[in-house]
Formats: sequence, C-alpha cells, structure tokens
Amino acid sequence: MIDIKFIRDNPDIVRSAIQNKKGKPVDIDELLRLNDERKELRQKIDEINRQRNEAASKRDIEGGKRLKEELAALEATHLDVEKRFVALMILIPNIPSPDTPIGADESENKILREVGEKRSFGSYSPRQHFEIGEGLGFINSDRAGEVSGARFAYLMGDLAMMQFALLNLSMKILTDEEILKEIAARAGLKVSTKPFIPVVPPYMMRPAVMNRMARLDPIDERYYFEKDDEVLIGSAEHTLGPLHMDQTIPEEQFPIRYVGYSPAFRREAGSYGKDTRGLIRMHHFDKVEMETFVKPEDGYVEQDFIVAIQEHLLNLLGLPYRVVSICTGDMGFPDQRQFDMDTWMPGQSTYRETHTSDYMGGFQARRLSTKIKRNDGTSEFVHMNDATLVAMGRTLAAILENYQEADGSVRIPKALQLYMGKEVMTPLK
RNA sequence: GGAGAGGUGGCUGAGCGGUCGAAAGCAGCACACUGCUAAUGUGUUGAACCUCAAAAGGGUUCCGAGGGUUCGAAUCCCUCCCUCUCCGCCA
Repeated sequence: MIDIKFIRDNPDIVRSAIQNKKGKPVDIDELLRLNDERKELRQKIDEINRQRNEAASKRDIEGGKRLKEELAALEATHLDVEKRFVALMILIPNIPSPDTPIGADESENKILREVGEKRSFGSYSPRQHFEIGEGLGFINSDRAGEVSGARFAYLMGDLAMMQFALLNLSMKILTDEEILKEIAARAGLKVSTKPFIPVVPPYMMRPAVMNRMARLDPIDERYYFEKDDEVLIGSAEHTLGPLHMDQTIPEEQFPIRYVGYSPAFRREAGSYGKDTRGLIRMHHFDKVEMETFVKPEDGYVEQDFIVAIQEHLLNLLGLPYRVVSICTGDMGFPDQRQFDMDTWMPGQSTYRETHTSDYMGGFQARRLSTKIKRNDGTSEFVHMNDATLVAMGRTLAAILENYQEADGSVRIPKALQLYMGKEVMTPLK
C-alpha cells in the first residue's frame, strides 16, 4: 500500500504506474473523493463522540441516547465509505523506480550485463539437466510422479548432497562479515556489512498475514488448508517479512538482515505444459532467501549490495549469467525495483531465471506496520528488500548442465568441492 | 484432544461499570546536588489519526482481536486468537 498523500500530490505518477504495471484500472478521482468523504465523516463521528463523552460525564441519559442513535447512522455510512476506499487503495501498486524500464512484458526487460564465459562443448551437444540427472540416478521424476504427482522429484545421491553443499556455502557467505566486506568493496558500494541472521522460518502461515505482505494474490498459486486457515509459504520471504510487523524499531538497529532456508510451495496454476520435465518448475523446491529491513535512504544501495551478493555466488559457482532489469509490465505488484538473474543453461541453450531481487520501498511495511523510530523522535515506515540467494532446483539444474562432460560424468564446481569432498559426482547407476 | 489460569503502557504489575490513557515500581529523559563513576532529590516520559502554515493547544480512538449490552466498558456478555500449567499424544 502506498501513501494516500502521495496519491493526492502525484495522481499522474500513480495513473501511469498503474498503466505501466498493467494493474487493474483505478478511478483516482473517485479514490481521492472517497478519502475526503471518509475524513469528513470521521470528523463528524469524532465530534459526536466528544458530545457523548460530555453527556456521559454529566450523566445526561436522554442526551446520550439521542447522540447514540445519531452516531449509529454516521458509523454505518463511514464503514461503507471506508470499505470502498480500501477496496480501491489495495489495487494501487507500488510506484516503479525512475530507472525501471517501461514495458509491457518480459520481452521489454533490459539486460544490464552478461557475465561469465559460456563453455564450448565442441562436437558434443550438451544435454538437458533432467536427461543427465535421470541418466545418472540423481533425479527420479517417474517415481515422484506416482507418489506425489506431476512437478515433484526425488533428488538422490550426490545431487542431494550438492543441495546441502549449496546451503552451507550460501550460509557461509551471508554470515561472514569479512566476505561481505570484500563483496561490498569489489562492487564499490558504501553499505553496512552487517551479517545476516540465519533463520529457519515457519512453512505455514495465516492467509491474513500473507495478505499483509501483499503476497496472498494470486490466491490460486497458494496451497490452502481450510480446516486450519493456513497457507503454505511460497518463499521464506513470506514468513520472514512479518517478523517485525506492528513494531517500531530504533534507528540504530538498522540494517536488519535475515537469511532464511525453507521450502517454497507453488501450485503452478496456469502453467500447465510448461517445463514439465525436470527441476525447473516444481510444486516444491528449497530456497535460501534474503530479507532485509533498512532505513528508507538506504533502500537502493541495499538492493545493489544484495545483487552483488547474488553475483558473487554465481561467480563462485562458475555459472554464466545475466542481470536483467525487470520492466514495469513484468515486475511484481509490491515492487519498486526488480532485478532478475538468469543463469545460462547450455542443455537448453538459453538463460533461465534463477534469482530475483525485489526492492519494496515502504510498500509492505505500510501494510505490516513496521516502522523506524528516528533519533529525532519521528517515525516512518521501514524499507524492505527480499531476494533469492539459491533456488535449489534451478541451481542444481544449471550445475548439471554447465558441468557435464562428453563422457557422461558431471564435475563439481570448485566452491562446492570443499563441502562435498570430491571433484566429480558419483553416479547411482 | 481434555481440564484449568491468564492476556493492561518499554518492562513488572494494580484496577474489575462513571472520578482510568490507566496506581505503583523499574527503565528512560531533564534539572539539581554530591568529587567519584553512581547514589539522592525534583520534574518528566505511550501510540495512531484529525485540527493548525508550524509549534503550542484542542479533539477522537487504542487496556490481545472482533462483535454486543449500557447514557457510560480495561471492567459485564459472545466469538476468535495467543500464552502458561496439568493430563493425553507424539519427534
């Protein structure tokens, strides 16, 4: 949710944001009119309440009764206006940053840079990750299909071990201040290098709280347990973000950084037939996720730092990737600025999205009521960032494809060898 | 799942139909005092929203959440959520 004052002062910016983000059209004039109306009604209600308090203290029973009836009518009107106001307010997306490309869909995303050398495989034509993985016994999709249904897989043997190695490596990076300092220095960023706090967050949450994260929609994408009124998280972000809801936090405690490890559950409604094989599009995958809370003035540099961390990891793994600035029509509803990292998949001969970095500004914080208390006594909403560090399925797929050899074997990236104690993956068949 | 107790300001905790945004203590802040690193004294300190150019001032709301009873609710009633204790069940 954005500030109604901002909407009143900048209606045209809001209108073009809605249009550029392909949001549902909102009648801004009606929204502002409803805001005036609700404020006016609120003032009337306040005045009657004042008179009612006065009557009560004077034990004026008759006057009190009369005011009570008057109030009931006003409150009914107010409630109605308020509902209509909120219904429009929640349709207003976050305003894209000035450097966000304007575009209708992903074809208009802007590629900022391509990094890393794409391997030449010579006469050998590289296979897709699921061919490699199933061939060596690392991925069992057939049995998962029978046991769990489509879009599930068993990760076996060294591929399972590699997931834990990736977890260890990424946790090491985020909790070691020396490493973070190097990353910041190399990227030329003046930013706090305060380490991330590791978190294993809850995997289920109340829909009402997910809604405060502006992540409940599209509801078709969520697994919902009606009996318990719980949804499965689609990302650790969903339960990391509300860690500070309804809190006001002193200025000196920022930045606050968390790294969560959790499964991500996605129904993949509406993506039937897309990426049906392998690990690219799963109902469940595990993910290392960053979530940070910063002072408003530090929001953009924090995101730059997060992107630098993501690139650091991809470089360590020796995976070629590109950094993409997501255009207005393709970016998330609560996002102010979004970057994706697409990793090169030689088997598919294309880049696939493996990372995303979302800067929300104060959009989520306003709904969550997470505030910063300034040293001068004022308070304002904190700014929030969330981003992938490792999405396991897709990263494992990228490693299989990039590290395959003509003889059918798969080497292990140097950065993971330490954690796996070997240089080549051991086939199960 | 069964039985019981409870949710009040930054914390502890009193209040249990009007004088309560709320005692007291702690913590914080300011001033004073003491030459010793903290003690003592006095004062002061919740949040959101509206009004105001702003400050001051004024108003409304907030005692887990929502609804109800009443002229009047932190206090009574209902629903829900959460915490704790005991039992059961489990890892």
